[in-house]
Amino acid sequence: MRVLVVEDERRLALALQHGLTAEGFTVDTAHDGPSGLAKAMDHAYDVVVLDIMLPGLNGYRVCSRLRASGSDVGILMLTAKDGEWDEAEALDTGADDYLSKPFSFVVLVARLRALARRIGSRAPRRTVLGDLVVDSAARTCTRAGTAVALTPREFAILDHLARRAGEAVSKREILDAVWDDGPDSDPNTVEVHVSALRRKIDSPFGRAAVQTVRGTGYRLAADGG
Amino acid sequence: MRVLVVEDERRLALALQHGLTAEGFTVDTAHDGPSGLAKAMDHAYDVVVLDIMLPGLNGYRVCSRLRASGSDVGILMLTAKDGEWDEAEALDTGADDYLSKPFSFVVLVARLRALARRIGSRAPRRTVLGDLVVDSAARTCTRAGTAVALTPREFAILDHLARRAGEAVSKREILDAVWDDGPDSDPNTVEVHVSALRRKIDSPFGRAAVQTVRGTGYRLAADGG
DNA sequence: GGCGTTGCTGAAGATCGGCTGAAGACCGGG
DNA sequence: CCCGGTCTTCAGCCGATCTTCAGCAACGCC
Repeated sequence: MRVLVVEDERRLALALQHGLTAEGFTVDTAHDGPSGLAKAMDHAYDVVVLDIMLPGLNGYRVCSRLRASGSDVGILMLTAKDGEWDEAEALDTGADDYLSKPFSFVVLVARLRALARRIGSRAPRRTVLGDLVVDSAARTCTRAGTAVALTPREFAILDHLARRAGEAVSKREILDAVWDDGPDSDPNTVEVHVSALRRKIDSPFGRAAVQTVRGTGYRLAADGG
Repeated sequence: MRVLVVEDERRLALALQHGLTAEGFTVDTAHDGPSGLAKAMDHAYDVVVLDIMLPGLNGYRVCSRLRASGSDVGILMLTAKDGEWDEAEALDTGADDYLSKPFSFVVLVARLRALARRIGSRAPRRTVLGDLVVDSAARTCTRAGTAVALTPREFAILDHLARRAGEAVSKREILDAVWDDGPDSDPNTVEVHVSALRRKIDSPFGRAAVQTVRGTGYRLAADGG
């Protein structure tokens, strides 16, 4: 699980990074508001641990900006017990949970896992695009109610495109997501599979579901074609 | 009522087993986190009594993994009063109730009964998929009203698939849920048992109940095939 | 229109993943 | 101890799937 710790006290940030890594988390750190916000928006974290007192941009504002940008990452706020900062306010700005300083490390880990579980269960498992439905959990795809048989690679590509429906996705990103090869894999492989995929899911009427974005990659039409 | 006691102190575990058996419960025990988790997933218990301090995998983690796997078994956590382990955390990770050590045996029994009552009214013990019925509590399976005799392994696999009916389930997950081997167990074992299972439950008409999801694992058809 | 670049696609061979029958180990009951 | 049922391992088979390659098509720029 990927965690971002935004904490300006370097010693605490480092301690958290080590401790959480030992617990099996993948941990990144940031030491001020703006860089924390930037990292949170750049990378797909599962949870952000967010201190409130931060240089540049305080935790409340980082939190509300993240939410304003449409992120639904889990946010756990660290509040100083005595300060003027209020736990209720943390939840108001869009945090999922809070913890008062000083806190026990064990409690933090438990809360993180609880949060991750809640987050995980709210991730959408089906993507509906017009009459095209991609069900990630069942690993099935239907067009106008009819099941479409896809090979593992085809489904993996479609699934990845569906998670970013309407966005252009590069072939390199698809290669990284679907294959675990090194960086010297052949984009033509993607082309071949996309070609097969199209034959199966493109409706004979309508436009193409998988659109070519020349020079970049592909985009799954937000309305399914 | 079926109870699993996960407790590393053998003397306490044994005492609980005897005492609860005398009270009319059916009791199983496990002495560490991983085997406790495996047993809890393998068998259809009504309640799991879960110590927090456990070798291998602590109680919080057993609890959250159980919940993550979709189990809705009743969970009663045993917390040490003085430690940094917190009752609130127990509830956060998905436990239904907790009891601080040391506790009175009478109180434990009372809590167990109360919990069992609450759980009983919410836990689906039967999964109905078309004319295929899987009864987790009775550990029986019927096809179109006719009982189907299954071996323990076959039933455990079917039960696990039924709990996630319609979803693709990986062989690894099945191995983890049904066997308590390490991570180097052989997926072919699953294949062999699934093959046997199919011979018994696939209706000669209709589609396959247990569908192969190539590259992933299996899926139990939501309509039973 | 010409040209270089980028993407598409059919074919072929290699590879992979899954199924199954058989053999022997294992286990619990009699 | 023997027996029947169950489980695991193994190896062969088969079809599905993947990759590679080469030629062709489409595009955008000049």
